[in-house]
Amino acid sequence: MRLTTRGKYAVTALLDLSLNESGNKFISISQIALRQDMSVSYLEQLFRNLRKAGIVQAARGPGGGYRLSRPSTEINVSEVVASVEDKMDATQCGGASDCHSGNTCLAHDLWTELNDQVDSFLLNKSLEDVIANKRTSFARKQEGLIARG
Amino acid sequence: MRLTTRGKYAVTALLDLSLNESGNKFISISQIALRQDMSVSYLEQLFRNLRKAGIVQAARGPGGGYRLSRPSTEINVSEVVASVEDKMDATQCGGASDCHSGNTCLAHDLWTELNDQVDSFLLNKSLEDVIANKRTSFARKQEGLIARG
DNA sequence: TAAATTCTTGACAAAATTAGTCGGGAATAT
DNA sequence: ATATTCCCGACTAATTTTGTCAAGAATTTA
Repeated sequence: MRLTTRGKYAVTALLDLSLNESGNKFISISQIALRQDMSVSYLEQLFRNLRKAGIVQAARGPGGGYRLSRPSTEINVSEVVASVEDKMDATQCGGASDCHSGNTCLAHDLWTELNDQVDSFLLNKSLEDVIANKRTSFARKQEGLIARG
Repeated sequence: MRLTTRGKYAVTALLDLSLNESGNKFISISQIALRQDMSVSYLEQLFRNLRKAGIVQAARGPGGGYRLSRPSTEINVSEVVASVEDKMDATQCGGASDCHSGNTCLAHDLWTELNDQVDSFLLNKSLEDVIANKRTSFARKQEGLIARG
């Protein structure tokens, strides 16, 4: 399984971008870094990948920065993670089925199946889904407070 | 997500144990190491954890070794992985919800949900399930060969 | 009892991976 | 021009993971 802070940071950064977008404005890395408490240079590295994957668009110069190249409903978490991590794979052999001295190891199919599970889960989650979820869970909290208070 | 070769080795080793059990005999680590092409000392380390978790039983001395302490239908992959890995967690904060300078980060719920997905998948897989799956996929291969040959 | 086998344990070392930095460069707006 | 911001490659530091080692304890067999 390949899901490190790299992938997580990328998702969080894009959620930030998504939440703070207005019109077609670009948002600079330094703003995101500040809001999400991340390192600028590290974010730069991640956004390089995100741009190459066609997930964000960049503009240089003052007023420049990044913006989503598609609506947040049309960007799924799987592609975001994939763009910054080398591979998303639970098998040892990277799917090559030669994990056990040339043969598939006993557990190979299990890890393959797990890969599929995780990937289809993330594939079906758009950035907007995550945001919407956040909103309702926040709303529930508020309700709770009102009901209690 | 915490699923490294440690967890994978543990599962493979137990599958080996399961496949090669006969009666109540114990199987030594050196046999498993040989068959699965793993390091003896590393396996020892893993079996320590497996024993503490109550998944296997050990016997010392000649003829000693390890055996499953329950039928392979009643051992699930999740507990095996959990016993040798520190945690199985996709969130950054380890579920503490303080990932973003004291607050839950934007993507927190997403990773929590992913954790649940993965865990319930592995929880519902017994060692026997994995073996059975392996057997049928082997049978399918054989059929294919016969049909073609 | 002696010897061989096998697990038990903790500490340590090596390797690999991941996280994060740095310096300099190129484009663009004002 | 100058300030801003992305762009890029290489590098370092930190962490994690993998694997080793040495000494010990229990058990069987001769």
